[in-house]
Amino acid sequence: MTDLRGDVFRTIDPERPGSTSEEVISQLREMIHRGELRPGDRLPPERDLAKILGVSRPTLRAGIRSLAAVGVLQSRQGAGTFVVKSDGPPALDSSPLRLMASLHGFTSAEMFEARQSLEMAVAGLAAARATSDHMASLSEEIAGMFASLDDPEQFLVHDMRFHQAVAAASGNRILTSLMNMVATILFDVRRKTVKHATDLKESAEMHRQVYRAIRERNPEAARIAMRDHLMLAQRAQESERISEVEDGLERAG
Amino acid sequence: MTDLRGDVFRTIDPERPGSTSEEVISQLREMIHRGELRPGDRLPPERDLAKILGVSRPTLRAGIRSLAAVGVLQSRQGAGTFVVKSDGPPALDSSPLRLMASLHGFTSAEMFEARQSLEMAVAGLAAARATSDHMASLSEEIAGMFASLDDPEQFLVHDMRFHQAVAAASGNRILTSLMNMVATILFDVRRKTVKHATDLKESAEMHRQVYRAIRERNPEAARIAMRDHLMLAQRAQESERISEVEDGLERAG
DNA sequence: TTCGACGATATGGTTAGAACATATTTGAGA
DNA sequence: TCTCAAATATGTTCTAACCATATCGTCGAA
Repeated sequence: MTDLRGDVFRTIDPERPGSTSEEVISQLREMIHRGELRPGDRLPPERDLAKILGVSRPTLRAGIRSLAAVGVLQSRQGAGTFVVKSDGPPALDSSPLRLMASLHGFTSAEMFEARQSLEMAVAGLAAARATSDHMASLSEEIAGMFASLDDPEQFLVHDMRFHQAVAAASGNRILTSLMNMVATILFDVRRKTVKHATDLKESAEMHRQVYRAIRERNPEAARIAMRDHLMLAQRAQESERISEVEDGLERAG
Repeated sequence: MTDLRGDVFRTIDPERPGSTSEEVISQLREMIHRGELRPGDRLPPERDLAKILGVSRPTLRAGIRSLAAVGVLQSRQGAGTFVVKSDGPPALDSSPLRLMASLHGFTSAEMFEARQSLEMAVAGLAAARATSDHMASLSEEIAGMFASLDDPEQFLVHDMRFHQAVAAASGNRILTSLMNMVATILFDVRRKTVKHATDLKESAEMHRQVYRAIRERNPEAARIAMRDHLMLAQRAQESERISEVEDGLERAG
């Protein structure tokens, strides 16, 4: 959370193409691309930055807001505006996808399928690349699942962490981000349905299949195991609570 | 582009959690989720809508701007603010991913791999589902490639359209959107390198392999063919112009 | 009558200045 | 040295006005 030297900002040329606030966005974006703004950095106060860039404060705020909307900046009243720094893997905001889903009537089946494809891809990569550390994490979550067969809430925690661990083992942060984007949208639904789950043991067993395939460095088997696991999960969810699934897709925001 | 009846908007309760502008965003988002705002709709003028929602115009504008940043709304000076209506498949803005790439130092290899995984998934689905119309489109673009072996620019057009057609044939708009998101980032680089391409014929041939696999309804073959095609493309690009690739990743915004 | 140009109106974009709310820092007092 | 309250820093919202552009209607010319 280091402060910035003031001299990296340049005054905006009012005759550049695009509107003034667009120009503010470009300016900030390019500073990020050039590495002058790094995760955790704090921007100068709005009043100062507006002067430096040569625009009014509302215009500057408009630019900041646009970048905040896509998850790059974060403003905290009284504290300042910061470049987002995530602890875990980089996270893309899923609300744009949610809105697109509503606008274009994406079905939950389509959403499930997208998740399945992404998870299969990630599982395949993980089988090829997982380090022993990754293997250990996976194993740990599997153990956690078997230890919480009678506690659906707890089971779900290990379930999600397992999928995160597989994604981490894949070594591809982009696919991981996209996967999380889709998974997030399906999450609320999942949390609701998990209470009614009757076959946690079978689910844990299928996770173990995925783990074994990864451990044996067999990408194709990992893909298949992941596919089967998610197919079962989808069927369970759909058969139990169609209405809530639809609800989740429509309402979540 | 129908105008909205004014009575679908509700006044905002200032005591709700979150800031006022957050509340505006939620309000608009929920109207989209509920289907009260549909693609192409025009929002009431800012001055009116601000009164209706019971907030000031700058606050309303802040909300609009946030939704515009994620590609859901679009404001046109003098005309109005509209819910985005895309002609083709729904498009997710790729700039958030670009920024994440810069912030977290995603490598171009990682980006390529993500694209490859997505395209393989999509090709596999296309092989299972493509209609005869889809087949025709694919075939047409293949023909276009062979017809423009001596015109790299034109070849690239058919190349991209082929990939779009495969995505369309997959029937999954979410995967298509994600694929395009990644592909868009790699596009500028591709356009630069295509001029130096020496093996357009080989590339066209590989596309044809993908097409044949889809036509024969062989998902696994389609995946393999797509993988080989993209691997070759990546190698060609990397070997020719490493510097420009890096440039593209850093600068594009 | 039809078509084009011009101007009026509608609408988003920008600026200014002030008041407000919350987070952080400072300093006084125990 | 620690704790808590006041002061300061900083983002948030509001009011009011003016600018820039798009749209649409009207008027005039062909």
